[in-house]
Amino acid sequence: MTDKQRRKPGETRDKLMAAALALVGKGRHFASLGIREVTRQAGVVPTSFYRHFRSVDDLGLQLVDELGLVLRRMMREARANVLQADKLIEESVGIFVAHAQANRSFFRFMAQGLAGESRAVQEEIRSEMRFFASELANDLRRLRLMEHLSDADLDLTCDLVVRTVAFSLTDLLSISEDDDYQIAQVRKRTTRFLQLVFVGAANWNSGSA
Amino acid sequence: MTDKQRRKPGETRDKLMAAALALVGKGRHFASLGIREVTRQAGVVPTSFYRHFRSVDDLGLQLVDELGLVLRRMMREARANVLQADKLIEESVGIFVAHAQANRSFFRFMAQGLAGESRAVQEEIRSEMRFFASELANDLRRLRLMEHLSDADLDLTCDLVVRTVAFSLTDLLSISEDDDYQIAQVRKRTTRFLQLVFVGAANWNSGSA
DNA sequence: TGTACATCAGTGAACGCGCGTTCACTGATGTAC
DNA sequence: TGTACATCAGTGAACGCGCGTTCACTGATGTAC
Repeated sequence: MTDKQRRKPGETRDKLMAAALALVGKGRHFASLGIREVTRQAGVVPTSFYRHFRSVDDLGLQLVDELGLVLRRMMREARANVLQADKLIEESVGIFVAHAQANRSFFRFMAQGLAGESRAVQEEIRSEMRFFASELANDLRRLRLMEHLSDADLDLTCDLVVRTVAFSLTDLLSISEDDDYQIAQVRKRTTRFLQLVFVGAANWNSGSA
Repeated sequence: MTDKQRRKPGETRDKLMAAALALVGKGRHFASLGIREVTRQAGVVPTSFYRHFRSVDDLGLQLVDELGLVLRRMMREARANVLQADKLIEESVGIFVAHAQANRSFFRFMAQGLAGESRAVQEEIRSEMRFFASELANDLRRLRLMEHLSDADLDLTCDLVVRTVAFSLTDLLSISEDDDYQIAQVRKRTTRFLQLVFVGAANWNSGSA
């Protein structure tokens, strides 16, 4: 109650972050955004920017944190909805694609950041991906799948799965937002990639050097 | 003879492209480069830029063409040097890593372009990757490997291989240029990724729906 | 509950600077006869 | 072979503009007593 009565704190900060994201969503590259450009898009005076961020890079760093939340929400939904093990891959890919569509700007920002200018953003995104892979490994262990794999080999597999999905993201972002046919194609192809990886994992011999 | 006596044509053009690449190599993002910045790095007056390019994006597009040549050279070397089928993966990865190290700026430019601002550059890079995958499929057919796979499934496998290698590129670019230990780690991990994919392909049943 | 002060987010004017782009000019090279 | 002209790459000055950043100011909110 008490702090809800204040004029929403961080309102402008959110507007600025949303504005940067919107510009990225429109096809701009984050590395080329300027302070005046972002504040203009946010409908705020340029000086306001400095009340919240030291630079555009700083804003980017804070965007990555929010990106983490989006990814975690996605993971939670995947865990809640994927019930039958035999449809695990297909349904997970479906959920991923749906989230990528619903948060297109965010994911575009992520794709840009992976090869971006800011070392810090890059590291943060990689760390998110590692986290994702390790959670996936936990889930597979819990579901008693791939039990013949050593921990290291399970990690390897999950890492490859996450990378493959991440790469599909660039496919998804390169096609039109509402081209349902192409989107379905990406979904199918990604599913088959993952099936290929899991067939490999199922036939992998963790014993040999 | 005749045209070698002229003052080297395209000298400044090359200097400009090399300058842009050098800036990318230093960690800058291509999307944030300006005309004056590139000409300054090239040691040329800003107006010269317009004699060769319409804009920085245009220069980028012409860089991609050169990137294609680098990739083809790499492919040729791989084909010439990978003799024993059982070391095929390991040696190919080794050659890739060596080329990535030797042309770091180029590959960084490629990694950036994949999620970059210019749709044209993006498409060109994807097209290079497709070409690479199809050449790989040809080679595997020629070596009589994976003969149980349908054409479509072989394509799928090769596509996944190329993507996996491309993603390793971002690993490689994120570590120090002369950190030999880390480079070896990336090489090993990439090799294992590909082994996993090929074990999957070897056990893949092209007959089932 | 009321008053005095501190903190904070947002404003608008102003700065100097580097940017992209244009222009007219120069001198070297290629082409026609 | 020589001459006249066209083409082309590179130059330096100049332009107007938008940029990042600073500053002093305002008014709202939080805190102390």
